Amino acid sequence: MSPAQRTKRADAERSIAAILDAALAEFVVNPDVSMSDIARAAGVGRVTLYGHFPSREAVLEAVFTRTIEQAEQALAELDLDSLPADRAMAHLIRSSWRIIDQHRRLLVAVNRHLGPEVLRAHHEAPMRRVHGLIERGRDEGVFRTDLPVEWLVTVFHSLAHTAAIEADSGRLHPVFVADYLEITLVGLFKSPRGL
Amino acid sequence: MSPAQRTKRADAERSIAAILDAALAEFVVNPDVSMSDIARAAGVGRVTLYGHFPSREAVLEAVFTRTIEQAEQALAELDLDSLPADRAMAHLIRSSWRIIDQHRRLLVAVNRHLGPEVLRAHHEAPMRRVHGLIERGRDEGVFRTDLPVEWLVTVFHSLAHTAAIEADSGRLHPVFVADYLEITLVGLFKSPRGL
DNA sequence: CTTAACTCGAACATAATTGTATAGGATGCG
DNA sequence: CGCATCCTATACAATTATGTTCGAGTTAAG
Repeated sequence: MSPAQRTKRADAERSIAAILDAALAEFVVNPDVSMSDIARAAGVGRVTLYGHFPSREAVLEAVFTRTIEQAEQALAELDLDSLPADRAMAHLIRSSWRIIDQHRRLLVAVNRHLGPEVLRAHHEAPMRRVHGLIERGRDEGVFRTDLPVEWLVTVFHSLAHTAAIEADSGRLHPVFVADYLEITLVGLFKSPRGL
Repeated sequence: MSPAQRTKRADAERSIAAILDAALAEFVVNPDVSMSDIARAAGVGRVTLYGHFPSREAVLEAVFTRTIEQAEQALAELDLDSLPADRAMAHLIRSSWRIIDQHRRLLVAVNRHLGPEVLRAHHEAPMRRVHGLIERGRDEGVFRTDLPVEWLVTVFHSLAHTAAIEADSGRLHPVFVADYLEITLVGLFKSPRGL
């Protein structure tokens, strides 16, 4: 009675990988791609696609999950612990922004088709990282304590996403935006006039 | 040859008003309502609906335009000019947040169906108000000058929207959120340690 | 080699809208 | 009152995507 955990055939694994790659590319271009489009882009029959994923939502979720995992892995390599909180935060901001910037349209798609709750659920891990760093900064006395950590974490993600969108639309130059984001957030987290 | 500017019959005006009211309510509940749903909610035939608005996009745009106008009117009554910039900003933040908080789902619908560009276009008027106030604060020497005004305006709207969403989801208490928002934004705009 | 897993295209059955057409009835307007 | 405008219900045409089924061909794995 072992579930479907039987190792899939190399054939199938390849198809699935192709589907995820293609789906990512497609979703980034158009958040509303159809299953037909995804199948075609993956070089795979529509029936095969349905064989692996019962719905477009399932595809999107799989793509998103994989992306988050990759992002988490990238952030885990950052070694923030060896830096003071404010310096570490600056690094975390830069890295986070880079990742979000690359996947902004995917975020739109997830938000559209899976809902904000799902998006938030998947963001939990990255949020924890920010959360922990802010708390460390507080303990070290360099970060403000007059606002709840949850709010500050929310602001972090909100502005990071906003920055990505601004850069995407061409209203602000990507390089500068990264600077603005860093200045804004680090300044926001730091204790204002010795609170 | 005077265009369709001929005054509509009172009959038609009433229908249109009913449609806009119903559409607002429907879009707030579900950003993806169909024309049939809107017509039914407005107590009007589907054909009639099409008679006044050629597409759902047209309905949504009309609803949004009307909402923005009402918001603009409310903000215009604020008389910010008689206050110092930082105090005026606090008022503007509170009022803006209240309005956005009431219409957050409408914003989702507009973003979904009309695209971010349209949303931004309609936001131009409110943005100008923020823009002007920030510049006045700079002139008075109470607001920072190390970040571009455009970026600060963007941050204003981004956080106001985020705050509304947080309040909506129940993660943060609406009353507190208003406080957080004000503290965050006013603190952000003010000159940090005398820049 | 043999089998089970995988894949394919094409067809089918839904299902939900969209937008248009028509024809008759109600109503504001002058 | 009489006409133009407006409304309604029903029906229709057309589109678009979904999810499933079938039979037959390929291919990986043991």
